[in-house]
Amino acid sequence: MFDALDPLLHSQLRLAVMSLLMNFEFADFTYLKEKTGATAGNLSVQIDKLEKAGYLDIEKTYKGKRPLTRCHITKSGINAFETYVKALNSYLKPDSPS
Amino acid sequence: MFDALDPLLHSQLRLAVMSLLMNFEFADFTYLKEKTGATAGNLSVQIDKLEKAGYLDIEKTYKGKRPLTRCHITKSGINAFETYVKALNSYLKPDSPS
DNA sequence: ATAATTTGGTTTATAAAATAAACTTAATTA
DNA sequence: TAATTAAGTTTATTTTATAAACCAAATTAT
Repeated sequence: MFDALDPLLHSQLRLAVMSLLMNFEFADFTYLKEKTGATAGNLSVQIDKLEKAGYLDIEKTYKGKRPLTRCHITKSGINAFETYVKALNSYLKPDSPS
Repeated sequence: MFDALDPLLHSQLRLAVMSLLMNFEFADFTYLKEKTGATAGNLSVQIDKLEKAGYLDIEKTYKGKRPLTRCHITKSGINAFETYVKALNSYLKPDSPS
């Protein structure tokens, strides 16, 4: 009846991050922070979780002398996002009684 | 960019309950339990939260001699569900970069 | 008759999550 | 050289989600 919702994606901030990465493939920490409106701390924690799940890669480099954290979605992340969207539809489109 | 997601609805079990109630208007506790696969305890807690938010009414009666808990969605609940679905779409349909 | 099981829940305890606050390090500006 | 800003990370706190334990009454088995 209802598909399970991947708990890693069923989180407002992590979903927003993944949604952005579905668009761009690459996004910097500060860009994600601006677009999502998250605090830096929260964003840091949540992208770490997504990385540990293998949904995105975090690349730490430098922009000139300042640190630059760049994220990009993985194949597995794309797959998870698409699966999550499908699962969600079982909740959003209530259909005929069984 | 991203609309806020009503935290009361952004929960797998509560969303499933509301989704069912969007179909039926009325549903018994045991029916919701079967359809969602939730434990009784969890379901009890979650429908209480939905009731406190005014998203559904809980009517406690009897079916013969056994207790019968019947839920039905309120106007406010329908509205919240629809608003939630719209908000979610801002996450699910990644569109053109700003 | 009474003991065990089932039904239909509620209450309580625990584990996990989300989030913000505090902190760090280095660069820049006053 | 002192203060501020940038770019994060770590830690602490508050909520949540969830299951486990419990309860009362009805039903079934012995």
